Amino acid sequence: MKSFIPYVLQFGNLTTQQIDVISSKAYEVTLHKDEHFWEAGKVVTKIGFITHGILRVFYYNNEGEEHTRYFIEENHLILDGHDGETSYTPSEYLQAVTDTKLVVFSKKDWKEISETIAGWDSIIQKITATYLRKKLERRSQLVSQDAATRYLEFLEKFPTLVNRIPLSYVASYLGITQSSLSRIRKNIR
Amino acid sequence: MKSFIPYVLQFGNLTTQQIDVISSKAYEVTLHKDEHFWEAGKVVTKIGFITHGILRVFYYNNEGEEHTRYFIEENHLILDGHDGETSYTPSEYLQAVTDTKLVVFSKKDWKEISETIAGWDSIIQKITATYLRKKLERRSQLVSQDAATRYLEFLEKFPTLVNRIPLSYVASYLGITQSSLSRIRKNIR
DNA sequence: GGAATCATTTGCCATTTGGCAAAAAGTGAT
DNA sequence: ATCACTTTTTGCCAAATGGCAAATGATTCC
Repeated sequence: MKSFIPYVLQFGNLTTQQIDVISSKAYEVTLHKDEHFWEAGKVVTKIGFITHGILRVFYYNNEGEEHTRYFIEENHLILDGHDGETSYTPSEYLQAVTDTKLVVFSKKDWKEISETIAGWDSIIQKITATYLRKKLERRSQLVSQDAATRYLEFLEKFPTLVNRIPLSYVASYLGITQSSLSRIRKNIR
Repeated sequence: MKSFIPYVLQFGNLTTQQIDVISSKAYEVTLHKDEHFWEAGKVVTKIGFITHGILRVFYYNNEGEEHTRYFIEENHLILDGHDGETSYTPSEYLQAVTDTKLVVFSKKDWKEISETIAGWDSIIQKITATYLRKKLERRSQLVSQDAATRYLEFLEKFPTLVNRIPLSYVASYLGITQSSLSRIRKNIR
């Protein structure tokens, strides 16, 4: 829990009592490498905050190939697709790339927090908007550059990730084949 | 105003009085082709809803080349980057691709609406989350396919746009050169 | 109607990336 | 240390895309 509360407090203030209410509803979950936090076609029943580890969002294209949409790192709230109320059934998978620890809330408790704690919605709104916008920017820049540049940018933006993630995932995120990425890396060193 | 209110009502309910309050603060703006709604480095002072026309978001990369990040069509609220409260200075331009009409609110009035009308924030939050998520999905899929596929997908997703937008903008959105796009089109027909 | 301007297409060639398969390197369990 | 397995690198060649410049087509303005 230690890291979740400070994270939230960056986006708005909460009283000690409010923090207690929130904390009382949280529980800890460990995902082993390759386990899923969400699966395509299944209703999402929990909200998570990553304290350790890395997740990736991927989907299968029409040819049945896996494509990594993006990664979610430590100290990030997983709210892709959520507005907190409406039920959400993703069309993609959310999978642990490494062993991962999360602080988790049931969707029911999450809703209760939203109804109980004034200002909570506004905090979540800020987090959501900021988060999605960042992702969108990053993704946009990936479209218009050659593969080597995209890789270098990836290194810059996620310096801590490269050594913890299989190369194939990175390639798939960058939209190139694994072989191409391998060749690019050779030229860079 | 006719189209803005129904748009908002898709995401939540409002009383007639509330609608009147909102309407009273709106005014209409016309942008001519190539005029800007935002500019990089300038604080955003208004919120707009496009009733007619198309805008595009673009930025200059390190080489000074324009890159189109995406398009915003009729019947969409322009809330990229806004959480409604914090001041926002974009790093990109928001430009009219065609002559465009908007329903506009000053940021001050927008804030007042948010403070006056219960449920407003929740509506905006839903719109923001849905909107950004859609954009992110679209953008992600652009990364991992060859140019022809990307173009075909663009045609599917924005069937009404192609004939109203210069080819160069589409190419820049897809992350390819104008010549390549031209050749791709030749092969498709 | 014609000149000027802007948008799109085309040709030519260089470079990048993909596809496929095999080799090499790395990892983990026994 | 060895075997089985997974991940990463390479080689070879084909296909896709870029860069540049010129040609063609469209539009606007006088």
